[in-house]
Amino acid sequence: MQVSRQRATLRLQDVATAAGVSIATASRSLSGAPGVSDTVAERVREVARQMGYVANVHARSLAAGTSRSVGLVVHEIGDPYFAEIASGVLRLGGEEGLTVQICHTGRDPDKELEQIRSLVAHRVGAIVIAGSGFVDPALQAAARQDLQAYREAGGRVAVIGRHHLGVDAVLPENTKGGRAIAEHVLALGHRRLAVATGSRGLTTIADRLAGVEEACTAAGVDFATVQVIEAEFTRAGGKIAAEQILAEHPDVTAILAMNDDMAIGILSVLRLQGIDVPGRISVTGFDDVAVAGDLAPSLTTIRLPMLTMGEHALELALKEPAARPRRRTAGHELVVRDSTGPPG
Amino acid sequence: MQVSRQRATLRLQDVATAAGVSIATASRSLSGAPGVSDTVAERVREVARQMGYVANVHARSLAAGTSRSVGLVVHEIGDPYFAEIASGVLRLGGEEGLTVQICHTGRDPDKELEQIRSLVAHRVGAIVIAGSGFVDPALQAAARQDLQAYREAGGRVAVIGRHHLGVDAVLPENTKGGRAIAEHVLALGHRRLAVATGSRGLTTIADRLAGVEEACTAAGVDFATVQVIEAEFTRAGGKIAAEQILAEHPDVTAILAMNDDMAIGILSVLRLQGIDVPGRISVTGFDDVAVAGDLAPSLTTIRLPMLTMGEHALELALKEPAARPRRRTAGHELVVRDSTGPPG
DNA sequence: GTGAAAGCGCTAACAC
DNA sequence: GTGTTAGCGCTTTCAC
Repeated sequence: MQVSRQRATLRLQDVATAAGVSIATASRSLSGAPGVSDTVAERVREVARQMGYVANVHARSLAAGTSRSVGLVVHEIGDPYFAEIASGVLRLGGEEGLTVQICHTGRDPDKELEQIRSLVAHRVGAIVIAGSGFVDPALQAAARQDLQAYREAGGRVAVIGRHHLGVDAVLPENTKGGRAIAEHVLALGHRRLAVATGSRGLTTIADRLAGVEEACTAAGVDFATVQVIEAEFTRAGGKIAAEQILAEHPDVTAILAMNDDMAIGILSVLRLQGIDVPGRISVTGFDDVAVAGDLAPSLTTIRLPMLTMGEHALELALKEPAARPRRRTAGHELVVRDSTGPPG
Repeated sequence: MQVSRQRATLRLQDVATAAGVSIATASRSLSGAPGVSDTVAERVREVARQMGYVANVHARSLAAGTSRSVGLVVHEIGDPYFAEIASGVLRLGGEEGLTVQICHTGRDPDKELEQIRSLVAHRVGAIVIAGSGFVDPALQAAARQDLQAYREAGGRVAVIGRHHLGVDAVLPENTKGGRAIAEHVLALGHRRLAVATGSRGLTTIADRLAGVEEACTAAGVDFATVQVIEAEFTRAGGKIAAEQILAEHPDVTAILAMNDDMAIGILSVLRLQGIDVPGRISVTGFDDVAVAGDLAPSLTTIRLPMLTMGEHALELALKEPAARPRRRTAGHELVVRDSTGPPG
């Protein structure tokens, strides 16, 4: 990037001169600080507006040592799960007059660290990290350390859907949700299950799987007999998993996808192969992305309130830090639709 | 927000002292500027790394008058169309080491202006505006003027899918696409058409409709007989439009939605009412969002390369400005799937 | 090749 | 209530 040099930009001094006041008065007027008569303040604001003055955020941040901006770290903004979380963060942020910097990590721990560093460099007031962390503590360590330093310097952090980072967290009920969806399928009478999942190295997935295992054990189904197929945590991964399940475990009567995206891929493969859902195979998702109810068959899944989770996380991050990390649970809800039924 | 005061943060001076050099040399070393011996530069970088020094972006931007950040303005990040564009911008931005500020407008011209102002205040190097503009020139005027001032001050601007702003643009073939999708439906033999659309006050929609009209006229179908139903440009809007069409114009054999989101809502209503698609009614979308191919029936639509559009727009914005606005056309492609067929 | 020093545009003491 | 002024942390001439 050939970065742009901003020239000929109005400065606060220009406004002050035009309004016939000192730069300090102008500053106070525009920032709404006390100590200026209403008449003067109003006049300054009017002059500034007419001149089209826009304050330089960098100068302001540097002088004040604060900034009205927050960072949001997601794995992939094109993924509806994160897009909806981002929507919540952006909504509340916009309301609060905050600017939001969004970073992509592509589920790469190194990139995540890099993005966090960049946010710290920008002296954002708060950082919200959405998206699963890694089960391997070594991968967490560097990020954890950087965040710690950031917080000691007065920064605030909130995470969505990950623990072990020692900060305020919004926690979707992954384990309970995994349990609920598996219980639903088991209650329908299914006994030969397959699970389509992303990398088990992500805590979100580990938690959801744990819930599934709980339900199986409780129902007297040996979890070892459940076929767990690991693939990308995407629609494409769902397709691959579905093909593998059909080829290697043709007797399966229910496939539990660990997110909706995979479930969509699975449904698409089953449809292509003319396999009736839920007649021959039931399919479930997880998340309840916007489109889940509009698929055919509509998807039985666990609803997580993504938009609200985004808002809550930002809320936590903006609050005065508590003595110990707060945790805010985001409820889950089993949404039974047309993709599940009793085994044929 | 109780903004945070960043304290106890390392400054460049600390690094310089630790490395036994002057602050100037330290600065040059870290920014890779010439005029420092390799040995010294390397040592400074090593010291900085070990201390965990992160430069203050605000101070740097203020001193240098430049910033390695860009702004992206979208209507709604939760909408897959914009999420995919954002993904493209974030991808290329990440590669170039740029930070990306994303703003929501909610399709509100005032909010859009406000967001643009905020980006200008942040002295971002470039602004990418995605999402349709408004047909009413008055609504454009303020934004246009602000952007003009921004560009005169050295800022760069690129837009996606809107004209009339006098800046570099990535233009999806809305009119051609509208024509292509209508031609497809007409070629199948449909004559009683309905169109489900968002506000005609948005240029994107006006363009797509114009394409549909062209195709109708060319095929000898009076566009006045085409039922154009205006609703929200969302899934919910699609549902409302579908219900209205079924109630008021039961003889329609094809519904053309002006984006995929509406089409998804329409399909969902038709399925609920047990209406066969495409047996009794054909349905088309526009955009080809990721999920379009995985719906049942899979959606016939016009593919726009959203991710690429995002990348191209940022590319344009990062280039040296040309004497006159560049336009880069983003191709379209008719994707025929299962939701269209000959009229019953 | 390296250092000293003058700002970048603003805020926040501190005077008046 | 208003103005003066010393920084905020960095880049970048300009001397050496």
